[in-house]
Amino acid sequence: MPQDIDIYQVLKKRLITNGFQHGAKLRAEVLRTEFGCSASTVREALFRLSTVGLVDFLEQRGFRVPNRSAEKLIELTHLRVLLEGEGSVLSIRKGGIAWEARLAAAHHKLSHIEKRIHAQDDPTDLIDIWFTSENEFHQTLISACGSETLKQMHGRIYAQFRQQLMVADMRFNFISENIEHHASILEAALAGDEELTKARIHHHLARHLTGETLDG
Amino acid sequence: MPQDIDIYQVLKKRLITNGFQHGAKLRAEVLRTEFGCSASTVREALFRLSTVGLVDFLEQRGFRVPNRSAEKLIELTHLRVLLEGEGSVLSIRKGGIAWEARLAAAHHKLSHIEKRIHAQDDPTDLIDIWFTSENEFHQTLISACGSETLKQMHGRIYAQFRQQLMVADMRFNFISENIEHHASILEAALAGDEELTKARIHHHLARHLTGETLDG
DNA sequence: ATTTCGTAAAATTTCGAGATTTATATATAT
DNA sequence: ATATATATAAATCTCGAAATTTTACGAAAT
Repeated sequence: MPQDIDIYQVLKKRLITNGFQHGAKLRAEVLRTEFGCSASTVREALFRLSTVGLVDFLEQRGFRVPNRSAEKLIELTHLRVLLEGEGSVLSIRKGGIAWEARLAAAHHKLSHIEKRIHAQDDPTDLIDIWFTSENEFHQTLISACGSETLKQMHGRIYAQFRQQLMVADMRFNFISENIEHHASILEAALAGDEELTKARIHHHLARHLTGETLDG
Repeated sequence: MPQDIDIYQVLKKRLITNGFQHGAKLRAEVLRTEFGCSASTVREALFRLSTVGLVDFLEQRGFRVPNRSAEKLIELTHLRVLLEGEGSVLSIRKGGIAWEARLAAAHHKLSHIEKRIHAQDDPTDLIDIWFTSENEFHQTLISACGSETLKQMHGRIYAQFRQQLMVADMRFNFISENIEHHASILEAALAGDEELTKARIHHHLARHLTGETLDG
């Protein structure tokens, strides 16, 4: 089994959930010890991650974790609004009962976790599962759009969005309003209201369009 | 200077302009002789091209040129409409005189070439320059949108779109209506009419949304 | 005739070292 | 003291070959 793929996946997850510092150098010679492989193999994985936008590559001076930038986050948010809006509208049209059921299920799971986080003082150990569930909910929202290309593209944008937002100290910009937001998106989607769904996705992400969520 | 980057660019251009057969195998050991480098170096370039969607990669069974597919072309066209629509609207808002001038210039150049193609029997030797000009026009259209991420994403979609459409026998789906289409997009954009611009971009690409343009 | 199995050939993946480039530290000059 | 030049160290890039996996071919069995 080619470990190349595994390394890619492990590094990807770590980059998204902020296992590295923003701007940190990623030296193949260092990472190789962790994976028990050669530097070339790590290098390949890093190269691929760079084309996906999760790693910065500068020729002759190696790989780095992208720095945080208000502009970048705004751009990524903008594209999320655009792609999720389009994807959800298409899903409403083509999805049918099966999609609605999946969406309801994904929301149920997410909602459960968010309520626990809201109730708890230190949600550190829930972060990972919350991240997965949030991702799943938004993916499910566009899952019936019928375009693999759109889904793939959204996946990449979402990954970069998370990477920008998540910080090492485990504050991950969770706000209690998220619970309400997600519920209202679900409601509009199940009601088949295309414009309302788009509007609520936009509203859900609006606070990231100002540049304020990257401060502190 | 790392030749890796050069190889990437050369292969990219060749993939887009159909220097390879659709579905053809891309063997690093074969291509290395052409570039005068090692197989590993070619492999890296192919890996990066695969994450961009211009090359298919299957683990343990190498790289291939993506096959033509009506579904894929429809998906790519759909995303072009979405991204170019959004990008052009933002450019209209933010671009100003400088952008308008650049757009007019790009159109002038494209228009000149398209008229020559229209008049000629065998436009084989104009294909390359037409391809470049068409690309430039559509890029300029969104160039003032203010989002590097959107522009990058559009660039990738456009490249895959061309790859799907262009065939080895040099028919590249040029139709005389293109001349009219491009002029009408320019007109709407310079008039600052956001909705009309979007509508005309959509109209320009509409014939690729049916799946018919891949037959023959 | 079709399927199954085993062997040989071909292609892919991984590796570690050598060549090249960049970064760091030290010395010299202004 | 600052700036420039030089030497040393460190990191990156490239390579060709070894290890692994897939594919191709043909023999034996159903």
